[in-house]
Amino acid sequence: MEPGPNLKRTTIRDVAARAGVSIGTASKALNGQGKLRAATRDRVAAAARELGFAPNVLARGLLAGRTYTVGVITTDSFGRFSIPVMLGAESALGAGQISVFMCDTRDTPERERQYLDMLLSRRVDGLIVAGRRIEPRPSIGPTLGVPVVYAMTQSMDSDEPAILPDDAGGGRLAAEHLLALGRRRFGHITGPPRFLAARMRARGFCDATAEAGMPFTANDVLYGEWSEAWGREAARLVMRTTPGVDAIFCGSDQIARGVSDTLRVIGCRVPEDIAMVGFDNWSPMVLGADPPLTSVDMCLEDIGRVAAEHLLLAIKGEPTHGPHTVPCRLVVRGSTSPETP
Amino acid sequence: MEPGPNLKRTTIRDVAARAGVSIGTASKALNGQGKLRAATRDRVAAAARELGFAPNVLARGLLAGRTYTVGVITTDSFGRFSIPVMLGAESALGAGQISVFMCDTRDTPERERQYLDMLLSRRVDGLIVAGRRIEPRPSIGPTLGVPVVYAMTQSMDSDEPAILPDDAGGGRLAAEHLLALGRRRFGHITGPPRFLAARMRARGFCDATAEAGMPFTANDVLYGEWSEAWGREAARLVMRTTPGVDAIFCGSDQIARGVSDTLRVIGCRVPEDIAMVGFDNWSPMVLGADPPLTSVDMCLEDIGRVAAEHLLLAIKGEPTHGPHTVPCRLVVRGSTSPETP
DNA sequence: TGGTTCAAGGAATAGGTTTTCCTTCGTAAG
DNA sequence: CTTACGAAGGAAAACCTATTCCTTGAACCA
Repeated sequence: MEPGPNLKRTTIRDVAARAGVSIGTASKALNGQGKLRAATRDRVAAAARELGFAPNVLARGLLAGRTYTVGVITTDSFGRFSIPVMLGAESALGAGQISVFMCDTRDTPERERQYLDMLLSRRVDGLIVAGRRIEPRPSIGPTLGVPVVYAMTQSMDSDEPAILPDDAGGGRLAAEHLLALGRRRFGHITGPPRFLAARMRARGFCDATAEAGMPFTANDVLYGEWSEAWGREAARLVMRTTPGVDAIFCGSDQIARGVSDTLRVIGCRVPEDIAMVGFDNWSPMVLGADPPLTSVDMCLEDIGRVAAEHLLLAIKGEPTHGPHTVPCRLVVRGSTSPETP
Repeated sequence: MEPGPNLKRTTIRDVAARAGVSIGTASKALNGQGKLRAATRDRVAAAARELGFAPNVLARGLLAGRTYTVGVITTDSFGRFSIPVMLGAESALGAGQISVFMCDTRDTPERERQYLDMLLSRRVDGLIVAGRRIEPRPSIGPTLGVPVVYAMTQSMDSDEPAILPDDAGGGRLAAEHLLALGRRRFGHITGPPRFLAARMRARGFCDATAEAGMPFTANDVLYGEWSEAWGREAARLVMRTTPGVDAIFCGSDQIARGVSDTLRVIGCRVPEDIAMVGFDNWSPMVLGADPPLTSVDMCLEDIGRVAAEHLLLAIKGEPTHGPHTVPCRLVVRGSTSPETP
């Protein structure tokens, strides 16, 4: 009953003794290797079961020269973006029996170095670097000796593999949906222009409207903050400067919440008067809105999954190179379609 | 330049060779053990630095009989509650050079078993079980051979250590704050009564008002859902049934957002006419609200930190027993105090 | 019967580090 | 000059598993 590390867990030596065979034979029996009589295999298996034996992954890793672990380093404070990415990565890796060390640098380079050292001394087989912004960041280390994949961010060394959301495609999805609904006069309210993501979404939106012959241009985009407050403010601006506006695309769900707030106060109906599309498809935001918000989903879990797949390839010795985008997905709800709840 | 596991990392043997000493001596020099000349220590240190040597934690752990890792198993899908808990735990453990395997069971018992097996075969030194609901749950395994601490949840075996938020104390904080502001006629809108947390918060709130001689009783509590929609609905109910109400305490920030929505629509001013207090202090919710929402913070990071401390004690061989609560904290914002932004 | 082949399982090694014990050498005391 | 002691560092065991190579014994064929 004594807890703590002084308690010895059962090892393969115990199993071998109980089954009356040598250690090597026990190992072979448990792993299906070598030439053994069926009866012997069964005897070993039974002994292992009775003793609750589970092989020591450390010892196995020491021998194999790899640890079946990878590190995920995020600068997002385990935030809204990195969590789904990590979840996706973890499920893709877990299927391959690989476990994940998750590290949150809180966006300080010093912590990043510290975690990096830790992961290297734990001999991880690979590394995923996740971020909150898709802007290129300094490479985490060009010559670490372990494969690295970037997810939701990219390295300034443009040769390193990076998995990114298709922000422009997301903006395009929003525009095409609104056009299909017959909307013709648009507003686009989004975050600060220094964010590459904001610019890409706007570009995709503008391109799609231009192709449809609509006069919505880059000059019409309202850049501001990623906040509800900015959404509230910008909504008034749009109503004043764009008479007849019948659709607003927002660069984030939070901005959309603010816009929706103002529209209600000034007596605009959603979606009858104005259709709204958000970005992120962040559950508490889109479902809490009234009506629920149509939104572009970046499929962050897919990004994590794809990043994991690229990492597995690199570990196998077939590295990939450069950026790679994952398509977005539009989720239609009440803010563009009255029938949908 | 060849990546992958075939690339050998530098070992202590390389360091020893470069410094011209034996492996054992190198080890002693690096760890400050044994009797060595200062010059020798320096020579080894220099060699280690030049080669970028970091000891293989696996090999060290194999020898020490422990791995300097712990597992955190959560049923919260890396959600709003478990993330801060894990962050707190991780920072308390990281300071002790312990790394964390984070596992998300997505609330399925089968995955839980699977992760448990994985963690045990990785020989973690301990386990933290985190949850989304503070209701007692089945013990993860009474006789695992590793110490376990529950955080934000508890085991049905009431002897196992559990770190819980002081929900009743949180309700009490809200009541005392509103009373100090001179409010006298209350409403309390919260989640489903089957949630222990909802009942505890209500009890704390009622107790504190009773002690102040106010007539707010358990019968006045409005139980419903943890959603904005319920907040919108319940707000109308309160306005109808409680004339002169001047303060509403909500069991979650999301409910508070819904309430706030309705109040604006019917022309009630916050905080002048009605003061509002939420629960969770969930940033995007409380800061996005207009005015920003006063809220009770469960100090989830503290819960994680305390859980980690209890776990470290248990690993050291001094286990603790039974539930242990961590106090909440009230964060005052514009929804109760006009001066605060 | 003698030799060959094959099945079954044992012995030994490697992997990287820490620690215990042992050896060597120089120096001081007798 | 001999003995003893302390300092400095080397050798080897231990941790646990997987794998390679080797031994044993039996069956088979000529």
